Amino acid sequence: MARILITSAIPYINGIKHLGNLVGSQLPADLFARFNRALGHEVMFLCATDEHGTPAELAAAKAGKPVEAYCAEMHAVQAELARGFRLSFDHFGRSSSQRNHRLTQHFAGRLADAGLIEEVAEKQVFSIDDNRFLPDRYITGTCPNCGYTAARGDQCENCTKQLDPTDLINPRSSVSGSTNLEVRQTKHLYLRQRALKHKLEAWIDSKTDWPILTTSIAKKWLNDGDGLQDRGITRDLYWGIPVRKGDQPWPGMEGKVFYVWFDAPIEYIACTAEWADAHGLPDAAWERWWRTDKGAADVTYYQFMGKDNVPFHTLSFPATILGSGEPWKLVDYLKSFNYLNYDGGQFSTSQGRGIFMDQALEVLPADYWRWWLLSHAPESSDSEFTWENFQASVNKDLADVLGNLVSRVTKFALAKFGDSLPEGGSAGPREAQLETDLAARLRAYEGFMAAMEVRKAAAELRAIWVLGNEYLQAAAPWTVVKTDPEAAGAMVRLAMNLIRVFAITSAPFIPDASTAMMAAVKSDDWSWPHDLPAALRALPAGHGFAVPDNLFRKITDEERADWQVRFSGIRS
RNA sequence: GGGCCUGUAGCUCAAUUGGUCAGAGCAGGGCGCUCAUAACGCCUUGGUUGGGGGUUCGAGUCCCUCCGGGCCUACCA
Repeated sequence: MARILITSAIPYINGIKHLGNLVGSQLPADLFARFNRALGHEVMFLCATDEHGTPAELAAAKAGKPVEAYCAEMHAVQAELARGFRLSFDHFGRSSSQRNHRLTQHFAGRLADAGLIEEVAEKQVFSIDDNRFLPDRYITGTCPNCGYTAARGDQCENCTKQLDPTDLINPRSSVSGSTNLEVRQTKHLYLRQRALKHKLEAWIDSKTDWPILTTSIAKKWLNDGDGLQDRGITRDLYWGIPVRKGDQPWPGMEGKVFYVWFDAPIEYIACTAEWADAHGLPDAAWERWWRTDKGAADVTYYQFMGKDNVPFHTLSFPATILGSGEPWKLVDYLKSFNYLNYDGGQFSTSQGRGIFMDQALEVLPADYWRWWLLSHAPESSDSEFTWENFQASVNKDLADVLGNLVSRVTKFALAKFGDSLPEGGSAGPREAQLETDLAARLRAYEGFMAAMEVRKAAAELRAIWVLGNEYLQAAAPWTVVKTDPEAAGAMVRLAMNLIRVFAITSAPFIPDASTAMMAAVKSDDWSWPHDLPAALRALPAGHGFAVPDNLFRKITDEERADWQVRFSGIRS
């Protein structure tokens, strides 16, 4: 039994995430977690909300709430949606937790002790009317290069020229519109990533089995221009983790907080501590997942994220870990995803374009979305959601291939043999062939799942379902029953066992349907069919069963047309 | 500007280090079946793999170039 640590990139707190966010990290991570649990491995699957930073403060202000209350509310909302999508986190934490405060401060102290922190004096734009420093991109003005009037302080979106906020003509606060700005002197801590460049590079170079997407982004940042740059890890904000050197004050840094990207990945670790606290467990319980000197040497650590998160997970966070000089676990495999687009354009949180997690669940249950999203996961390139494709995939794969199979088997069995499995009959060459074919596909499925080849795994799973229909069609128990009821009975027994095996193997993708299938065959034995011949005999003659409601309903053309309109515009 | 990724049948996607790799699913066409959610099964029509050039006995697979799409470029996260 292996020990597997899985983290999903932690979603930002300022609003409900869209399906593109979901499929890029949390959903595939959940698939992998469920699969490994099903195999009997010891799994720790973690996620959290990423709560600090300017956008959270501004969103709270817009909502007219204190940022602490706003984040608490939004955390609850996101946790509820995670449950709705059946995301099986062992713990869904918060980067604002006291555990993360202490751990983040601890890492900063260790890095300082190691000589990897540098104080840098710099100038930053302060908005007097907003009473706050503004990040470069929160300053708007006219681009000196192209004259675009809505250029941001970090870069002009129109001509793509990189800018300094002081370059802007007629600069104003993006928050209030105020032009009452001034440049103020401030001081920040920088993590000396350059000092760790060679160590990071050697580590990345050793990861030859990572997705190209992952390593190419990491190498770009390592080697582009002047190479890896030092990074500021503090900000002049209210909402964040106060800058401290371990448990000591940090002279000169009063009133400042750590940069959200410094504390967010540390929350992976802190989240595990939160988990232990929630279960009344001692520190040793979470340390055995993270400290190689305290039991984590046999842990394999997998991270899941969208490509925009890759630099922070391949460079910044490892720099924190390596720089601490302490034996914390580094990621062993980093699975990254491209973006999911929506009907010809991008999902857009700001414009409300596309489907958001709450809306999706209002329209259809989680399994429908899980299946489509995972079977179309943007692994090799950006992929696209269209309602036509969604309707076709869901209706064909779920309703016709799988749902109808369960329906035809249970209804036929009930009509001809009553509500328990018939006796008699024996397996012949056709059944032996099915066992062989199914075993081969099952092995392929397991291989794709273990390799996190999400789309290929989905295709293989679908092919497994098809085997059930092919067998039934060839065996034709509805014909055989007229002349040889016992032979037909044996076919029904096998078909019912197939349903159970399909339920178990499909559960990582469609957990609710799997639960319904197991209820239909009245089984609670979820053990993985390592021994397929035995698994196909698990339900014996005389075992009860029930005809379930249809597992999946079909999406009508009218619904599809309605949803196309409903989700095309601005989110109300 | 620079870098990276990507462009394979109408659609969504596969094709170990270049060598039956030109495939699957859906859609389309034909046949069969009737247990089932007008479901299922079988057979089948589609591509000179974005254009052009090159390397090679042999290239979606390597090189050059052009065209199209996307991402990143470090103070949003």
